Amino acid sequence: MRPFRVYDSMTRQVRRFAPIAPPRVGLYVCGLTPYAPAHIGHGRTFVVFDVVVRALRRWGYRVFYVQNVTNLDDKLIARAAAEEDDPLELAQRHFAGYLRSMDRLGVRSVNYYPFATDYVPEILAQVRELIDRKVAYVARDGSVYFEVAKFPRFGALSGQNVSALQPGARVEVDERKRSPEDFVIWKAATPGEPSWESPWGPGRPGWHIEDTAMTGRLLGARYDLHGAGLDLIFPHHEAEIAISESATGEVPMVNYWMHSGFVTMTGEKMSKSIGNVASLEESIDEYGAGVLRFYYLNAHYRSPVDFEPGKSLAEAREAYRRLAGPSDRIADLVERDGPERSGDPLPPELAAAADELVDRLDATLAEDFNTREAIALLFGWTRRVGEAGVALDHLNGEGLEAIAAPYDWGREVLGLFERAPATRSGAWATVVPLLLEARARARTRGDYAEADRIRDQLTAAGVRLEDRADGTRWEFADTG
RNA sequence: GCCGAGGUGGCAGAAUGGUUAAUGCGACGGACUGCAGAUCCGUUUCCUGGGGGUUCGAUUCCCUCCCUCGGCUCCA
Repeated sequence: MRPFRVYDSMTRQVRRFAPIAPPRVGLYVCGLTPYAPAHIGHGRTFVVFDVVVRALRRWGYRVFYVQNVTNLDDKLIARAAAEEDDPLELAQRHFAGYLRSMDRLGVRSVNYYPFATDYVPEILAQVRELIDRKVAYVARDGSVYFEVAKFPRFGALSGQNVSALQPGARVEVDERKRSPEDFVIWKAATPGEPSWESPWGPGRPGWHIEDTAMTGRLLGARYDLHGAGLDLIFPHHEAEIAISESATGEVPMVNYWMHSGFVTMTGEKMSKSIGNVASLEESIDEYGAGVLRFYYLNAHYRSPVDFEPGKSLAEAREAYRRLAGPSDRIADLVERDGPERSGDPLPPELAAAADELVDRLDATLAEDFNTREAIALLFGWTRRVGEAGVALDHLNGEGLEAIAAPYDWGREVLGLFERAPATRSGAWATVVPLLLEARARARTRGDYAEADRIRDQLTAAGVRLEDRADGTRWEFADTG
């Protein structure tokens, strides 16, 4: 196992990571409430933790990655009511869309996506435990609240001092609570909404306790790493800590807290409730998964990132195209000639440099997952490959493999440099080469009007041509 | 008000108590091309919010102020 360091939000410092039971690592990331399509802010968080898991697995840790699905809550119910749909089915549908986006993005590291509604027994057991321990109370309508005053450490993660909070700053004061900062762990049922029987009457789980019930069951009372977007620190993660540590007596609930930064939309937080969201699915459609991942990983995961429609991803596309150039060409050559192709060997100093670079890439990521620095190193490699004047076309299979090593690392850990499977598939794969042949003949006989007509038509159809010494390459303009 | 995250070139965005502050985009020049695009090479001295302090030396550490964003019970 390679040692690494990670910024822990609780202690606010970069700490050496030590798992509870190496090589196993328990990771829990707060997933989403699938009441609407995912936006690119969600994409950032889940790509970030995907890279964390990819890296850890490469380094020899055995990660069990759980990401929950809040498939029942107020917003889901409200949205379902507006659309005259069943909330659980609505959640199921949006979750399927989310999974599709994640798959396209190359996020396949999650081991298990538990649904909140599948953990009602665990939730009820925790509610019971908290009542027994007198840190939760039953309100007159049958709702159960956690009494924050009984948990003095509340606020430690966010630095909030509970007494300094402004009750009702944004949400109306609820008179069922003993104190405004108390939060609901079991909600009394409203007629017409999904509900479960409980000793306190029919109801449904509160948001915060879903996570602790799941982690208690799946990862234990204490586990290694908890991740999520920065916006969940308060109150959600504070509440998780309060519930879990009160119910189990095990402290701390989690050893390391990782929070990824926001994506703002031209300066303002991107949020479903504000409505200033850029669709994840549409962004992938327009720019390709590689460009999205590059965009996310091109900044440190804790830095805020500002998204400007039409600009941010366009710039990322230009940069990523350059970065991936040699990787694409190598893949083309291997695809055409096979891995055993004959040719010149790679100069030994370049082969050694490739190995050395892979070490540096691992070391860079092991320092709080500095993906931007890793990308800078990869750019250095792309430049070096160009500078050395290495004619990739003339290298033998072994040489190509050696020179590709840093890009292979990028594919394994960052999820970049995946070739879009659509690029050479389907009818296009037959038709485009035919047109290219016709264009080549036209060029040979000097009929440039015809050659340009073909190129223009293909461009209009979304196919980008690249005339090279060894022929004309083509790709879809919108795939990364 | 309280808490948190930020402020680095035209733009995006890293890093470090110390030679010319990475890398990319853009721009400019060149190579290649029938042309264009793409690609490749080169150039891009003047950039660390303001003010103090510590230090031989601060972008980095400390204090203070200003600004932006977020949280203060919906949020990735």
